[in-house]
Amino acid sequence: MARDVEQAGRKQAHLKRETVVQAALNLLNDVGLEGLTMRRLADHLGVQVAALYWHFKNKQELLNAMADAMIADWGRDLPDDEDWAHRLQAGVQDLRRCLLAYRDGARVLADTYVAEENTLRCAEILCEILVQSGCPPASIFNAGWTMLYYVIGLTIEEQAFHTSVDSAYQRILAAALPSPQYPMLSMFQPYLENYDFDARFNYGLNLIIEGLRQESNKSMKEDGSAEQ
Amino acid sequence: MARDVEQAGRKQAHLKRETVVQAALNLLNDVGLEGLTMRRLADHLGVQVAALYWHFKNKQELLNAMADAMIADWGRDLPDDEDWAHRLQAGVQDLRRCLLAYRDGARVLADTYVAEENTLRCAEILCEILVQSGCPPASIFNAGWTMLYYVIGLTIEEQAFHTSVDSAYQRILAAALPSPQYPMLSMFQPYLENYDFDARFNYGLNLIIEGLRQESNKSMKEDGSAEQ
DNA sequence: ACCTGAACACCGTTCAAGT
DNA sequence: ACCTGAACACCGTTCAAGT
Repeated sequence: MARDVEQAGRKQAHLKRETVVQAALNLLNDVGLEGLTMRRLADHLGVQVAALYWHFKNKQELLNAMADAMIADWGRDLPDDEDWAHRLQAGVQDLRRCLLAYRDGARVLADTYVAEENTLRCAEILCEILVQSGCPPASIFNAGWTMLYYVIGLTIEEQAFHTSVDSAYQRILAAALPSPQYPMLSMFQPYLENYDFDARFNYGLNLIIEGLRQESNKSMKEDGSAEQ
Repeated sequence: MARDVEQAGRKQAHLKRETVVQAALNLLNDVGLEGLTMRRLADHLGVQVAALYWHFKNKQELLNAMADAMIADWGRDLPDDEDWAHRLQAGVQDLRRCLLAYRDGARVLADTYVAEENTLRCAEILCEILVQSGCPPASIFNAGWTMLYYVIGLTIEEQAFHTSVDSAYQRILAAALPSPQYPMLSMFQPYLENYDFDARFNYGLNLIIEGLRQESNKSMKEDGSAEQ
């Protein structure tokens, strides 16, 4: 147990915000968001619950810090490419990687409204990439939000799916189909039961990027004709 | 108070699943997902907490039923259009309407894996629409999921934004910008502070649909050449 | 069949008091 | 400055017992 080592012979653990956040993320992987309680976290740190409230105003503030820490290593290996669409794709894929690195990571990010270091850096770089599409600023921001919402939405479901113990979804689905009431769902049932989230994610991401590329092409053409 | 009326002179309230679910949805609008507790719900129904556990195995099962009930009136006014893209757009917009009808509605749906009546009907109709795009079945399902994830992701953030009391996001954002560390965010700050979620939603939805339309056109062309 | 009463094992948060 | 001890006002869930 970490706690034995931590407080051996000491009266105060001398917590740092950073170590608390890291311990919380580790605990998250063990017990999930539902099991992540202030008491359990304090236990793991060899400290009383109330001690956490000296470092964090409340649980939400801790969750905010966790969300920002989760994307600390975002964008390490972005390709140094000339094609903005390719860089964008890699960036959004890497965001999903960050969320998948921790159990319920997507829900932590979704339940959170952070504007701290890593989040801002991530937003800055995504803007940089999107600017190169040549689309107007309003579109750049809307497109950025679209990517973010899509990643969060998909990854929440993906992580909920993986941790659902009894997989009630599959049980009920199997009971309901095939049925004459749902001809489409019955006809395509094998596709409904395809749970390859990587493929699912990449398909949708590509859809969004292709939509954006179209607008980009239009914008470029208008710029070109304006210059002539 | 409803509870006074409900149990006046009676020993048993004779709850139905449906009335519990509806009371839960009403309570959700009053107190939000965080404030929605079994005890409070029991109170509103003029009943002891334990009574709820005769009708629902646990809180999650209640939430599942709430999620399905939330989209009970989905698709009422779908246009009887010949253009699949237009119907698709209307359908996804209507899904957002359903989620926005209840406080934290999107989070309720996201925390849930439902395959019950309304959900299946909704999926069936969306498939019907998507089939008319002429895309292959795998694409149809992936595209359907993409829409769903996008709506959920966006609406979670939208509803979190509206109910965030202190709006920490805007506070921290204002403190961080403008800054030479974030040239893009600083340059486009007005766009960052645009919180028109309707416009944001419709832009991204259109992006996805345009991407899908491209694949549809390709599929149609291949079909045409195959017939010749 | 449907609900009550009472308990169990937890929560987040606060705050005086210690060092 | 940083943490302990103890309390407050809650949770979800279970289960014997009532009707």
